[in-house]
Amino acid sequence: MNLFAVFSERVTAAINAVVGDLSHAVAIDLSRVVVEPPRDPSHGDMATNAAMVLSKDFGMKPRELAEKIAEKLRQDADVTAVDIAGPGFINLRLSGDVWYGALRGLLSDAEGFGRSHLGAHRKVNVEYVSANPTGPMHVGHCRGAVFGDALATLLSFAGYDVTREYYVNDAGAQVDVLARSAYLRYREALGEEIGAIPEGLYPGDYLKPVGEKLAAAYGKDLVGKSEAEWLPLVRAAAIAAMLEMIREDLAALNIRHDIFFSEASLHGQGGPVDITLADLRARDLVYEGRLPPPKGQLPDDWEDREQTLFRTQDFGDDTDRPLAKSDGSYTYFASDVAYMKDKIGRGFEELIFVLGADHGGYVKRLEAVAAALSGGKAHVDVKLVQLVRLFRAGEPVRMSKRSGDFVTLRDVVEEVGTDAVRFMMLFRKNDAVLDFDFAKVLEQSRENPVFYVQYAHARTKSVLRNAREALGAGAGTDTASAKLERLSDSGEIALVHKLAEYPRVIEAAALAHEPHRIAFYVHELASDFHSHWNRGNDDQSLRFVQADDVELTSARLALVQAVGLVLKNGLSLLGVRAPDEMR
RNA sequence: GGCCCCGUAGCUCAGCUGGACAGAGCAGCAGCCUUCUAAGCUGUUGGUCGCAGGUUCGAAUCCUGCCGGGGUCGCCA
Repeated sequence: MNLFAVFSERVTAAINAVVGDLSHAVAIDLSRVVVEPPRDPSHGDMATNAAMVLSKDFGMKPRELAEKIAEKLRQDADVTAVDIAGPGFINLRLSGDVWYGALRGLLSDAEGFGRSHLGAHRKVNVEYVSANPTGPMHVGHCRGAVFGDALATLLSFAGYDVTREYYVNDAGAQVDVLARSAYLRYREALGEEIGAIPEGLYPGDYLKPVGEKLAAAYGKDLVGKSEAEWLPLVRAAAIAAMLEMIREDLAALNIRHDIFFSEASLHGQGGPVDITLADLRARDLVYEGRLPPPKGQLPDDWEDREQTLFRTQDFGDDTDRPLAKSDGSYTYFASDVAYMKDKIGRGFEELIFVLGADHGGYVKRLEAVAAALSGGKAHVDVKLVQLVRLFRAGEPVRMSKRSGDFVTLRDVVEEVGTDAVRFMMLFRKNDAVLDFDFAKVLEQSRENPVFYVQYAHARTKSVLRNAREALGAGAGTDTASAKLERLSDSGEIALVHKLAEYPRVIEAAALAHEPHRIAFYVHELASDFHSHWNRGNDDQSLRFVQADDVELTSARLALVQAVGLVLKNGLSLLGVRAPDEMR
């Protein structure tokens, strides 16, 4: 249950009641009305901007309108005080029962707390990772992978029907390079001396097992054959092996896609690309023409030439985009168009692409393609994920692709663990550069947010364990009958309020496609809990367990349990574990 | 040169899609403390929200133009 949504409806009802009192009809636009927690808690429990936003519609001054709305709200039994402040804010104070009720609701449905119908089962496709199947994943892929996964989980929690998808680039020139590299390893496996891997091929050792497998499967059968004969066989085997490796890398991060979509499956005579382009031609969206040269520095190999173009410019792109290469084969973009058509055909209204920031130039054309193919029905949101800079105790980690000593995703996960990687990747807005320090994320200190949040959860469990020792095995289990009104300390109340905000955070994060908000929320909740805990050091009466007052203790244990449940709930959306103890 | 992203306290970053005096954590300063679970705790200093206009009752947030940083710029994926 989202308390803010509940009171948003009451505010709407109050506004409508004011409208009903008028002698004349007015048209009002409620879309800008919000009910939110005020920044300063002394202003009240909830605040709405309704009077300021609607003052024009009503033809009244904001404070005058606020007074009329306030009058209606004062009749609500759950509202104990309504006042008008500043330019026309309406501040509400709610009865304790409302908050205790919210807490009780949370406790009775912990797993579902924050779950929302916001998405109304609308179909969303989240495409993420989509790394080329030419080698193991490196850290650069890591952030997009975690981000996409957490976003998908979040949207699904918020009521969307989510498909997690990986686009496999198994059709381009680089998978041929992969095949040639694997072929070399195949000959090596047969005992041939291959020397250094030639420039332009993939040098990594990870292709050796592929070569050995090929040797086992084909013996020497592929040796004398022409490339045209062996390449498709070797390529298929190599791609399969690389995908297997990538799946394992992703599994180490607890990431699983629903669909691995093959680019190659779009090609072939009369395949989806052919069909899509024929359709576009029929709609006059494809033409033969020339493109103006790019401004500024011309590429060395620029030649003015007629080519097959998609009128993406008509749909908001900066220029039209080529569909065929000079040798007549399709561009990557052509596959992309067919792929987009396929997704739209599968009924997705929302298409999310998680891409590296270096793909920023791709945003407009993806939006244009979706607009052209769906008639504006499918909405594209490209989430650009900025790069991750690795540090070891403050020192940047040098990586050089040429020497092949790049840090793999697996290296990182094995060194610091899945939880730390996932949390840190999400503890920053996606479009901000992220510094990742190996030393810091293993630290057991406040400076390490992963530890800080997990520790807060472990502490809630610890309190419950201690309580059972002090008060008997049943302590803290019967939260349903706890007398929550015994919670009266300001720190306790603040925690209750914070907990009640959670569903709102989920919805806002889902709407904005920003899972980092959940990471920040759990960090804040952990912080509030820790600081309330610390108050017990100075003032014994604030400690959760009061042996001489079982009723009070039960109420506090219910609160502690609720904090633990929400921490766990939030962490689970991020794919991070909530350990019961951290010894 | 065109387009995209970023610019908020000394540092690292939030800022709830336009709200109330701009927040947090480090660091700094001043005290306290040795623990119901182990990150010590509490208080406090500190900002012309890159600059200049504009829209609005109201702007860090939206628009325009500059400045600075990064990315990207027919046939690579």
